[in-house]
Amino acid sequence: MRTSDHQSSVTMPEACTATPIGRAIRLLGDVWILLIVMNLLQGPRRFNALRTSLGNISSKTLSQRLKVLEELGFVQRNAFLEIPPRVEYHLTTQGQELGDVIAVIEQFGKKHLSGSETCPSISDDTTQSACSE
Amino acid sequence: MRTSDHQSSVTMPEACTATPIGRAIRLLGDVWILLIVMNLLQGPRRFNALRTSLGNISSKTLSQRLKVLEELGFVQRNAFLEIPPRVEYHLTTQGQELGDVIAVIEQFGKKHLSGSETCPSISDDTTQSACSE
DNA sequence: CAGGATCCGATCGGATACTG
DNA sequence: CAGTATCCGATCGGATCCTG
Repeated sequence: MRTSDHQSSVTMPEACTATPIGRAIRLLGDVWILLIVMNLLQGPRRFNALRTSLGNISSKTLSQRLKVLEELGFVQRNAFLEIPPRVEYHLTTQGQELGDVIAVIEQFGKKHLSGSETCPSISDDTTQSACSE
Repeated sequence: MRTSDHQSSVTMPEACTATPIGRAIRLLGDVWILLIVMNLLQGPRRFNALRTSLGNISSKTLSQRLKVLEELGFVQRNAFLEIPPRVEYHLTTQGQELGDVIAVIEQFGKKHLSGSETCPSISDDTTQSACSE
């Protein structure tokens, strides 16, 4: 079931890409976005809860991604006016559909990345700590 | 059709994550990987052909990703011993399955990222040229 | 043509401090 | 608690040069 009509302008990693496909890639080609969405798929989450789940991601990074997801309408921010303040984030109906993407990625991972195969870490240069351990 | 069994250890963007899900996210949470795979889905491609398709990506970046994809067994490298040298890359049977992921991403993009909605570019700080135009 | 090696600017993302 | 602002080191990725 290939979409098979995507050959025109795939290019351009930088810039808004203008094309929806490109935008999708720019959005989903980000580890943080994927991880955040994956967490939100399990239900509403508070800011610090997310932060913890994501392995103490810096608040800067987290709020940055949440803002993006919110602006795109995939995440809804709910602030309860109380002391101490409480803010919950949850996927909108649109956002829920990101579940399909995550699901496919998960399936793929379990199917093809379970073995103790090599584990390249995307990064290059020569700086990178142990991968095995 | 949710996998619905992914709550244990989502965390950790850095490090090999050890878990297949994490590895999948680390691999697919990369714009270049996605773009390269997308191109290869259309058939075998030569190094410079890919380079051109990807908007003149630097050879460093391209070969780095291709190496990763090759090590993981998703891409097959075929070098023809001739002058000038010719090298073709194509997805392996395993790699073909990345098509599902790309397909879902494409679908998602067309469905939810077509409008002239805001176009956050993931990046933060204050440095970023025009997005509108 | 295919790619490895380097240099280096641009960006990312964590740590810290501060506010409502 | 939920962020924002800032400083700054770590990494990324492009440009360039070089080899087979």
